[in-house]
Amino acid sequence: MDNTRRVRVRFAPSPTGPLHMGGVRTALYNYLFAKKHGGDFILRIEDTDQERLVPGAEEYIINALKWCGIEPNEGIGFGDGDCAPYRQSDRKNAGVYAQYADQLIQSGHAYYAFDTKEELDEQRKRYETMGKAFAYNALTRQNLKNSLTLSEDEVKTRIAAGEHYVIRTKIPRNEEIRFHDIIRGWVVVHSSQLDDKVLFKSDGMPTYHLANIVDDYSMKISHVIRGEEWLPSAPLHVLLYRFLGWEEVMPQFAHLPLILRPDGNGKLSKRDGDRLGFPVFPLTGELLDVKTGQPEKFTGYREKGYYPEAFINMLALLGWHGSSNQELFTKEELIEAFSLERVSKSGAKFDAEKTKWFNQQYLRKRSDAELAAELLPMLKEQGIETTPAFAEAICRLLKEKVQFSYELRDQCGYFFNDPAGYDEGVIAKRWNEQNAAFMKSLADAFNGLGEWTAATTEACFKATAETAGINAGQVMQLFRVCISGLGGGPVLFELVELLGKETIVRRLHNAVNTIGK
RNA sequence: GGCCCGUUCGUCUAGGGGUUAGGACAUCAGAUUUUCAUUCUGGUAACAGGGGUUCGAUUCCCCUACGGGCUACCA
Repeated sequence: MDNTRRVRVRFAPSPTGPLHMGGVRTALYNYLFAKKHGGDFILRIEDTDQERLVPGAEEYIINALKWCGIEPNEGIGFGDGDCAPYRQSDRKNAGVYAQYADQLIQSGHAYYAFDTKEELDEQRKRYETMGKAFAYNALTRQNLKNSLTLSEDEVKTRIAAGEHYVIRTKIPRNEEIRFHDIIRGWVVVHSSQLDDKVLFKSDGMPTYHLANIVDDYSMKISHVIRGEEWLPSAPLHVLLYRFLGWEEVMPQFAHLPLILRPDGNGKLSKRDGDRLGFPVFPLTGELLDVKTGQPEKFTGYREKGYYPEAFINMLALLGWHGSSNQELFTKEELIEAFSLERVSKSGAKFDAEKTKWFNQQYLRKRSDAELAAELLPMLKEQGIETTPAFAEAICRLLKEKVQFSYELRDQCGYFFNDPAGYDEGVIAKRWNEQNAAFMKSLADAFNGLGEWTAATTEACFKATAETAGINAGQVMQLFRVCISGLGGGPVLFELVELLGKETIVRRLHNAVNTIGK
């Protein structure tokens, strides 16, 4: 293995829909690995399947990566490098793939096949009734319509006549294929288990397998970091590198464990988000569904109020763990700490609760001023105009209580408006004549108070309670309800100080006049 | 079905031939805040099962079970 080679990795999504969080994590690991080793990170679009192409999907992928801060330094949407173009349909039009298919045919590692889709489906059905699975392989290809069974003349005639054909790999009959995976160690597969995969489709497009190998080779990719769903086809890829004579520069493989559904079984899919109530995608959007062809809306982490740093941090820890117990990482720290060897082998069930916790951690790291800058526009949207200083004070009081910045907005109503209602549970439990009288005398006492601070109002509150012969603790929460309407909230007398004497006294009177009437 | 990959608290994971099997989320309890929450402290909770190898296995090997992936002219 050539370890002196420059590290070049790629993220190669297929634009068949919105990029989901599993894809984002694959991109992230590629990015971290590239940065860690001072290498290059490339975005290549694998759009060889023209039928499943979804308009706008490519743009979505680019925007999602940008929001996450996972920026390739080469490739579609991020500026061309020496290996342009980076979209496989463009590369096909530039004629990069056909020559290699020809080379494989010349060297006897591939052949033309004329069997139609219908014919092959029939074969599959026939095998199924016999309780077997059909595979186009060393055993069956002798009985099918291909350049191995047809005469050279007939092959030429058919092609000249414009008959549709595909090019298939000629997998050796009896060979052990072994390759080293950085995460899994040695993986061994016998060639008899492989089928003669199509390399070139009848529409003239290469399949993933050919395009992928050719592009990784010509883009000088040093490490292939991709999802575990590719593990079964890795032996085919190894064979192709060998057939093409590129074994010396074959990239090292690292197959990532899958992200699984939090409940039940299976890998995380599109639908799970709506069903379980968490986003599966980074950004909210609407794209055509590949299967139905109908437009489909989906929600994203961004719109649900998550910070990209939190999202990325969560994703990084889902399947990877550093050598210490550290869980909160800046992007720079992630780059520093990341290594493929520490990626786990088994699939990880996604935990939406922990993701929220990550967001909370990042929210708390923000200054009151930064949070206020987020809160201000949200308030404006609701027709509330206020000063940055007041918004900052709100954030200071509320930030310990929330996980998302929108909760700041949702919970700050009483900073601007008198309560329209009062927490019924607390009222039912605490409101009586004696306490009502207390609130009245408290209003009077507050009214006569000189200096208005958290400390003076608290002292005044306690003194008034004592005079009335009431345990302060008994009326504390009730007082909170009287001035805010809610049973819970920030540190009480800090809130009192911020709201000011006039407001507090007025709300106290309102409460006495409203509650229980 | 076949092939491949995997299996440590409910979840994400650390660890690794001899450990009180560690951390985080969640959960529970106590303290503090004379309120709710925050915060702090503490607790419950795991090596899938069976065989080996070994003085000793959760760690290494094998089998079984379970989970996952792939099995298209999709990626």
